[in-house]
Amino acid sequence: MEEITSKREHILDAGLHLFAERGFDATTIPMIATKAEVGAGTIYRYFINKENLVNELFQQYVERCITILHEHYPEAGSSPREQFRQIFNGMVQFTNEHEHALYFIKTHNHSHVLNQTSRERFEEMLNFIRSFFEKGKEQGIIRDLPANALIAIVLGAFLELHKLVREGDVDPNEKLFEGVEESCWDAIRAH
Amino acid sequence: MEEITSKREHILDAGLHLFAERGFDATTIPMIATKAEVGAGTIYRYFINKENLVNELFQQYVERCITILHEHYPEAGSSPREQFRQIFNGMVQFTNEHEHALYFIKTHNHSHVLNQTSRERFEEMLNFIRSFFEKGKEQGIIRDLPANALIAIVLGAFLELHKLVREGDVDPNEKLFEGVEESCWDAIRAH
Amino acid sequence: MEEITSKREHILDAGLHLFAERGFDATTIPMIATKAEVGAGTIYRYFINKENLVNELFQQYVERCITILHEHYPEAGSSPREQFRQIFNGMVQFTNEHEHALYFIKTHNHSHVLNQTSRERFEEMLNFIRSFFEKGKEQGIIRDLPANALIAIVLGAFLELHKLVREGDVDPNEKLFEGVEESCWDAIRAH
Amino acid sequence: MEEITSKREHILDAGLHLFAERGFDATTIPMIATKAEVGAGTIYRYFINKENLVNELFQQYVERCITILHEHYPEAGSSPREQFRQIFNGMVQFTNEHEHALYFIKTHNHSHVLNQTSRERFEEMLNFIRSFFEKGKEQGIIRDLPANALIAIVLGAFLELHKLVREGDVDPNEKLFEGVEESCWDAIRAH
DNA sequence: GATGAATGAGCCTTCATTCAT
DNA sequence: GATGAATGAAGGCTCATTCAT
Repeated sequence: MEEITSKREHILDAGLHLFAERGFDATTIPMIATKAEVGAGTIYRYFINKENLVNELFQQYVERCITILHEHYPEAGSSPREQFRQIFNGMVQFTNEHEHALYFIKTHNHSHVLNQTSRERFEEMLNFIRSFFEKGKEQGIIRDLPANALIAIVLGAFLELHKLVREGDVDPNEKLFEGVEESCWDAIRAH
Repeated sequence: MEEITSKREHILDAGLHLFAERGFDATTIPMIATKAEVGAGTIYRYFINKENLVNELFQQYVERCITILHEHYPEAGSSPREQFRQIFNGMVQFTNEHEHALYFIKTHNHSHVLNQTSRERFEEMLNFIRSFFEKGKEQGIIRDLPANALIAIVLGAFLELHKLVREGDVDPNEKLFEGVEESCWDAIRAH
Repeated sequence: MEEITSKREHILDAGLHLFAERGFDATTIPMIATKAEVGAGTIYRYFINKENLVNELFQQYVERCITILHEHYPEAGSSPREQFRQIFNGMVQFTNEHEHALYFIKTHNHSHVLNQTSRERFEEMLNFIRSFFEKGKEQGIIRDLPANALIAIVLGAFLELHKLVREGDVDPNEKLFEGVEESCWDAIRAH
Repeated sequence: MEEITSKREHILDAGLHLFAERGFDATTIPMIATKAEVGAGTIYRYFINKENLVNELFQQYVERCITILHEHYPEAGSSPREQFRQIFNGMVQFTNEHEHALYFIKTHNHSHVLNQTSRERFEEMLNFIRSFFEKGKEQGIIRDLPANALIAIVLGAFLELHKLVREGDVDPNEKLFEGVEESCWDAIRAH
């Protein structure tokens, strides 16, 4: 999906895959170097250290996620149901473009290696999503529950689904995504 | 919640907390020893090695979780709605008794350190939960979605909620749990 | 062969076997305790530490070896050939009584754990043997070579032979010992 | 004697000295690193682990010893007496070139760390030496004793002699080596 | 006196990081 | 700029030694 040109991007891409698959602590610099097809020392020309690399990666993809969400942010006029579908489709699109990104973000968002900035960026993203829920709650359209719990339901369901797809346990057809989207909507909408 | 008596249990308890908070690879034996208030060498009187410790822990809590689920398994006569409530309450009780257990299980169930037995025990637990969903799906009461995705929704929501409680961001009152339980039910029930 | 009564002797005996078979560094205190059928802590009631144990052992058996050599020391009147036979038989008897003793002494006499006293005792024993060779050299009966080299020949041959016997590679009959004794004598006698 | 160029050879050389002087178990990786003037981690760029290092070393020197013995293997025509002198001189040359090698081989040939290949290489070397003795025994030139005992006499005497030389207790002149060689010959030849 | 559970120093080994080429 | 050989700090683990029972 991604067009990779510079060594820096090769390294980031290799890091994303490995961190997502193995986690930060089980991923070694030589592993990243091998996958990125660069020397281990080269990584240190682009990143201060391993922590810096994972934080760059985290912030970069949180940023991109925010961008996509902005692009998919529903117009004021549309129905709440339609608005939610837009946001959900944003996540689908994001994951199509960056296969491991969302899973990486989810599995690392409480990691001990994330610095202040990364935590803030992530909070920013959450706030953005929360704002949608909060507005919906005010209008009585969204269920009156903590926004974080609502987000957990949606993200959890989505990522678990995607994991099944990656592992080949499930066929990623249109109907499936629609079903999950509907399920999530029913979970969060007021009844 | 837990009554801790022997050193072995101190070590298991310290391991549970640290593995849940930091993950297996970021948790060191000295960390566990310090938290358990024992010497580092003492850990090796009770466990062959670090891997053995994490597997013991994993199997022990999966076992306990299965036990609780069995105890809360709904009687045949009750309504599906009531049955789900029972299971959900089982999770609430389990988490009240073992604060980090479910989160630990969730974050380690794909870990590279789990041995065959651990994987089998976990699969057993999943099968138990799945059987409930599958039966419901057959009866047209539960939504027609992959069981794993349904489990993800329920577990994801529940664990996220519990995290908010642990971090003090939310008041763990009756109404909250009821709300989340209802949300999960709406997410999985057929409409 | 040995009559073992006290725990102290059990420990010494276990140590002798294990040090001879595995060497000092590859022998652990728990191993010795198990073989001696005592608790690990009990060893420290009789010996200050592991080094002390091995030195006690070394000195004890060097002492016994000296005693046996004294007992077998040839009378002045006998022929040099007969005198050598006496000494050789002393070694045979010593090894029959303490299977691992001589091998233990040989493999540990340059060990880094031996203290000054042990080294002195060993030197004493060597001097005793040397004195025999020196006297013989003066009389022109023994070959004019460094006494240590002569000792090496005799001890080396004898221990190697004993090892073959222990490992069952060779039948320990009268003829064999006589043959080796004769070989050694030819190696050291003047021609 | 040896010209040392690469780090790998520095490590091997340091290992040879220390293993010969202290034995495998009493030699630590930091000791080897210090003596080789490299970082401890560097050793692991050249050898999988400590066991691998000692086996490499063992096989390498057994190999070289076999080579030297081959070079010194007596021509068919020469007298048995002359043949033995050749072989003995081979050992002298080998030890001049690699001071600790033969002693290292002798003290480690029953070590628990040697792998199958090392044992086989050593057996190969023994067979080569044995074949000389066996042939001599068939011809009635060599004494009718187990070949291993004959080897023990010759190797034992030779190594003990060399130790005296190393420790400066004896002057390594021509006459000494000739005397020991003659002694060994008398020990093994039929009378 | 005897025990063995507990300890922590020190070992082997890995891996993030540096630096000469 | 790029590399990978070299390093040493730090982790997992063992085992000599202590000490409460």
